[in-house]
Amino acid sequence: MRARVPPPARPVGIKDIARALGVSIGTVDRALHNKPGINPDTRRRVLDTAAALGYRPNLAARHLKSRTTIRISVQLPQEIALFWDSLRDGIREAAAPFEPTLQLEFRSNPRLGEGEVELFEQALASGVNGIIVAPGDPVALEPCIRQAARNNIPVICVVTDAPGTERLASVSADPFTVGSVAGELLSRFLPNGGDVAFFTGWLGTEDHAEKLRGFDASVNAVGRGVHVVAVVEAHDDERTGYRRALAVLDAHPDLKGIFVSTVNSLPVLRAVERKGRTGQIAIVTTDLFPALVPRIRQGQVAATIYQRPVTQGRHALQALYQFLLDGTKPPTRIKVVPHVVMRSNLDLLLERRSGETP
Amino acid sequence: MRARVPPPARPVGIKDIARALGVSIGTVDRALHNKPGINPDTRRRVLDTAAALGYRPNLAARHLKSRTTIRISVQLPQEIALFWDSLRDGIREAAAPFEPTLQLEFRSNPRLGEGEVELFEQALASGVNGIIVAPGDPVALEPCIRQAARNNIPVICVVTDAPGTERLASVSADPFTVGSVAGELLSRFLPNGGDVAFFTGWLGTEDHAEKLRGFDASVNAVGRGVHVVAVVEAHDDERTGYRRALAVLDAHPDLKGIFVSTVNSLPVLRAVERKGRTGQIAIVTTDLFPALVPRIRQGQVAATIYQRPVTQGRHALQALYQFLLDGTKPPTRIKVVPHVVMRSNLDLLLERRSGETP
DNA sequence: TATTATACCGTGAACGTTCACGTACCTCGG
DNA sequence: CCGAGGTACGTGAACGTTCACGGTATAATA
Repeated sequence: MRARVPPPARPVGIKDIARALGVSIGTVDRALHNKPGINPDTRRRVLDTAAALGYRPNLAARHLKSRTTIRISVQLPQEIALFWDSLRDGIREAAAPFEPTLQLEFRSNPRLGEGEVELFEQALASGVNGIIVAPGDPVALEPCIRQAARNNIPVICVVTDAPGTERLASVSADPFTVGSVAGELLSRFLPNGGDVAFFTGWLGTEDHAEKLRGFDASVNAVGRGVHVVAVVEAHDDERTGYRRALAVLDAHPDLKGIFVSTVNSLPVLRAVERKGRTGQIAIVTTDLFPALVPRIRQGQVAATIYQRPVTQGRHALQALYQFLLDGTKPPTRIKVVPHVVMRSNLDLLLERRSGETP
Repeated sequence: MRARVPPPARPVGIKDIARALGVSIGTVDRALHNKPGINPDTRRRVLDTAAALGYRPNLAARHLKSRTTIRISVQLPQEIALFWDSLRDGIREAAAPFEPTLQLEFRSNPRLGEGEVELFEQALASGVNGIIVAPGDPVALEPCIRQAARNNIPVICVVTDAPGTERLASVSADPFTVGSVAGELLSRFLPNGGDVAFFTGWLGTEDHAEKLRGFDASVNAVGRGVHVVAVVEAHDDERTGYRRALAVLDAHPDLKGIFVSTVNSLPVLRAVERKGRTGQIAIVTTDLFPALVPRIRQGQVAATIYQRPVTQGRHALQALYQFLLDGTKPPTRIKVVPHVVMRSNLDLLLERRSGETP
């Protein structure tokens, strides 16, 4: 029963160091912040005793004094509201402890990729200190991010990424893993093997390819005679998605599994219904929106891979804030472990999410 | 492209309210904190203008002034280190933003249930403001929690619960959902039906029963001819677990699935190996410890239900801190959505977890 | 009316840190 | 030897809030 409990001594402050060395608090401040106007020798001594005494800066006092509020612009689409609002909630939640020191500015564009450049330039012009953005069109956004980098304004991408740009980091459910988990689930759901189809969407090419790679890798790894017989691009257009799904179902009357990695998986689900194949095909989707809930509950959708927007928002804000405070660089790609949502944990997930908002 | 961005006005403080009403900041302070010595009428006016101006207290200043550090005792076992250390990390991580205002005191007992009463009494005697504990023996701990409640010391249970006591809240992966997810996975993995067995452990009776209930509900809901033919108590003794697993395997030569909800699932896995039935039986376990990793990677274990200690720690600390600060009561049962860990997302999970520690 | 009590409110000092400014000392060309 | 310029350090005021104390009315009592 070791009781490893630190001595309840009161925390050492900047003036404890000053007193211990017989210098003034100004000198200690200069030493701790690499400021000019101090003897390198005394700086060393200050840093040494600071370490020896176990000095931890009092964040409260620091934030109080530095009247400069950090402004972070959060630019996300409005649609699909449930998803992006969850993301915003995560950001808000993570920002709460740092209250007026950190100011959030929410800007919204109607849909992913529409008008995001204008929003970005507007935020940049208003002089914010950092930006959180979900790039819909990474190529179009690249010069903006470059401009931000020149102005030393860190940018963090969420959900989607703009790879190859000077963004500080990206937060996302690792697309390879998303595809991989879907593939493994389908393989396990089909122990006797069978044909499966992969429906992808309108997301950036990078993500799409990664998901497919993960899916393929997983299906082949289990190796029980599960074969990917169709890779279909469903785009965001409902009708084309629906038609293509019908075509795939017709072409493969023996289809046993489907992975729909589109945000809007409904057309595919409707096509399966229309053909009367519900229950004969194991279906895995991504994301979680209201229309999907009853389909999971009824078992038409076996599982959905949820990319946890709340958590992504939290991580994005924390990484950005840490960087603005300390200058500590986060890993370039912050990967969120996606959730596997099925009938059995659906209610718990919905309940938790609704409980987070107040 | 609505740019819903609030006016970048500087945050309104207590003295803004005072100036607006022509009173002193002391009066405003009294009004805002329900302190005596103020005219009910002026209090109303202060509260009204505070709301009108959108006053948000500056947490930094508040924490700076109130020299009283909140001390929270965290008492967890040392074994299994990987698990409990993750939990501790989550607590530490969540406490970081509130630095010297909040002081963590870690106390450890060797194993779950051993010496926890002593630790609890010791913490109580040392005058901490709040306690986070994982009760191994809820019955033995009940008088302690009662004593804490009398002293107005809030107690939060993590991982395990002490139901029916006056603890403030419990944080855990909802055991019903854990069992339910395992049941659904096994049912889906066995589309042709078959016999499955349920191995449980030494945990509190409450959790155990809940998991079994969830498992049963799920297996029956899918209803494809999957039957629970054995419910075995494996205890924490390795040998009895091993022997009983062998017995179950012998008694059911046609067994198709196993759910091991013990912390230590190795004896069962070894029994399956010994009987040469690896690959013929779909196995779902709980938790994630080093010895389990290669078995997941090889596919012997199809999935494991991970109760996310880091997240549990974070929630526990946040709930406790909020209560100590505002008095806002958290929900009695804070449920963490468990992770489904399979080969495809194992690496991502391990990587994220190791990356969290620094 | 003078005195005390009570209710209400103002005042100022802290909390730990940061930053602009002030000051002491040293160096060096004139 | 003087003062200009520089380096190294001390000083004090702020940041927004809390809290103990002191002050001023009005009411109650002698």
